[in-house]
Amino acid sequence: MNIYDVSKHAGVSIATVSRVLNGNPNVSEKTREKVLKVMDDLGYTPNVFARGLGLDTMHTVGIMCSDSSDPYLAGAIYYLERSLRSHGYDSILCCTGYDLEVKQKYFSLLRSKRVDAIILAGSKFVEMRPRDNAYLLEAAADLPIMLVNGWLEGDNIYSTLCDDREAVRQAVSLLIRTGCQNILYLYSSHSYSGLSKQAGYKDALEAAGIPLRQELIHQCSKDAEASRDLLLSLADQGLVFDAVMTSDDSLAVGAVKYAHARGISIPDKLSIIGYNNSLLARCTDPEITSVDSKVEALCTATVNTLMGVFSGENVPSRTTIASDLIIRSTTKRRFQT
Amino acid sequence: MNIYDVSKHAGVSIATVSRVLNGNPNVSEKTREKVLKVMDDLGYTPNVFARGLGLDTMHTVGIMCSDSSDPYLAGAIYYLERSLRSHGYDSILCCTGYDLEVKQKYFSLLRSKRVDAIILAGSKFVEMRPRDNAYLLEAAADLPIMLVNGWLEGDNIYSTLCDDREAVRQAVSLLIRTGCQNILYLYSSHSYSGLSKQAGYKDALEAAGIPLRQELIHQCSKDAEASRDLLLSLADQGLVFDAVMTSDDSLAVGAVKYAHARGISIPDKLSIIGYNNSLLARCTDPEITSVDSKVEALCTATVNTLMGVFSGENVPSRTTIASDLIIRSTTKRRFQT
DNA sequence: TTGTACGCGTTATCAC
DNA sequence: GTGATAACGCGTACAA
Repeated sequence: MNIYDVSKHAGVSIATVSRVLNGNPNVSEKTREKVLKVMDDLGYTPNVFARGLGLDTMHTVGIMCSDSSDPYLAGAIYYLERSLRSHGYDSILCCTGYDLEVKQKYFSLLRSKRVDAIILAGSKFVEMRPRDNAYLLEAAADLPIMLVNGWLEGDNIYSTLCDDREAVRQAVSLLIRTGCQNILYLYSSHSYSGLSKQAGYKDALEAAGIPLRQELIHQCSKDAEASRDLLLSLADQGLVFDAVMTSDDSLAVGAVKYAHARGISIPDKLSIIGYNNSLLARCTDPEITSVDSKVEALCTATVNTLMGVFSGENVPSRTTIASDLIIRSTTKRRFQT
Repeated sequence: MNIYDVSKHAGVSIATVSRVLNGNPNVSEKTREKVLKVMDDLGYTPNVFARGLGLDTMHTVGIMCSDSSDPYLAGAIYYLERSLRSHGYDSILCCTGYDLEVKQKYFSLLRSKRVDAIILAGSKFVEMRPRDNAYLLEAAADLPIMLVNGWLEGDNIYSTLCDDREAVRQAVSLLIRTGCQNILYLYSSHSYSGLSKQAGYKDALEAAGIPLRQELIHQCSKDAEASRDLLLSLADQGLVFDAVMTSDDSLAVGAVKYAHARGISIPDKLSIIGYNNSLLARCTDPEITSVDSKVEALCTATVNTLMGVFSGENVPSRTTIASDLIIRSTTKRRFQT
């Protein structure tokens, strides 16, 4: 069942069939209808491989992410796929894990599949050492590289990010305004996004004239239990804190667990703010105040930019999206003490 | 940069290049090395479109799911993709939502992309009315259809499921053994999986000689708040219950919230069991006893079966995987009252 | 062991 | 408005 069969049955040439197929206006209404009827009767579907061979594209983009079961990334993938499909593009998913070599291997695998673009979802694809990103710069000569919540400068590389720095600055400012003085900062990653958040924490302290204390800043693996245990041990060591700002909801969940374990009342004695406004933030009692990092907006903006690139428009290489602070019950009402 | 360029530079024919490319043993070691060197120098990558055209496959399978951001499905997609990739297959993701027409539309879209198989992840793809599944039966004539935690009988259709019925039976038996008498059952869906779970609930009651009471069985949308509110209103109506068995962790989270809202102590006055053993089960205080439905095993078994189908082996059309009950703190220790 | 020639199903470029 | 025909790049009988 191919274009030749259709052309024979319709008594026209394959060129005409192709024209009908692609909406070329240079076909008389009469022939168009005739051809369409035959296609329908025969249940003809054009062969995408042949089309891909001719056009050198199958309207497919690669989506890479470190772990698609992470709630944040799962959301991102959902919105990316949906948005791409609405523009007629398929998504090839590729979960890479966190190892650089593996990431590079899968990246070139994806390139060899001749996808039209590669979207890197999450902030884990930009390495600290510039030479470790060289492969991205090189690849960008052939196809657009889109970063979702990551940032890398280069030709044909486009970044869409949440303004994490400002988001954390606002969140920490709220903590300060509501009377917190010793604000612990828990983070899990040194990615661009991770560093931005930490900068926001410092911004807020500085604006309030509160001295920065390194002993209040701690790294912790992205896991509620790890976070709870870390807080328990910090408290045991005599560290005093009346608020915890975290770089991820899972860490905030751990903070809630810590407070419960020690019988500390939230938010009176301990305020907590999470990040990403995921499902997790609404699972605990009390529910967690969290930064909505606007995944959906981030993803649709990424896809829109990509479509702009495809159609040769002059699109910005960097797009920033503002966050929202969703106030729930782990923070005090404003100006309270 | 194609096979001709390589053949010219290496001074051999394209056939030889192709043989080298595909590991055909009928090439002298000398020529093989020569060709490999040229490929490397030129940075040659075979064109997958051309290859796909000739072989009528691009080693790609379609994964359909209703919502890839649902924690359970996100996990399934992660494991499916990983397993498929380990076998050299790419995954095209397609999130369909819950509307039958949309599912059908995307299904045929995926077929027109000539994927080698379609995996339906989650129990939402088998409809109640047989004629609504006709499109799957038809399609199975052309390509294998794999159901992950769904069941449909038909040629070239393969189902891999968790033994949900037995899982819930065991869970409810535990509740009974630990002294619970009035066990509420909360579920969200009437899918095959949903019905199996409910049957397990009935099995356990029957085995213990406890009469089944319809007023203890309630449907609720898969959302913690909805579940909490439902329980609050049931309690207000005077319904008495000392345990809640749920078909999903999110509903169990709602039950915990209900208990907190009413000051009911867990598990003394209220036992709770969730399903899927997701992240959510470990976010609450106390952490939730939950059925581990073995997503990873389910997914790798699905992919293994699929590989068997591809290689013409005689594989079972239905594979069942046993669950585990992960006991945490929302259930009493055994034989306690 | 190696090379030639053709098929795969489109799209695009001509000429009419 | 329509039709022939040449790409597109690979796999593979078949011939040598």
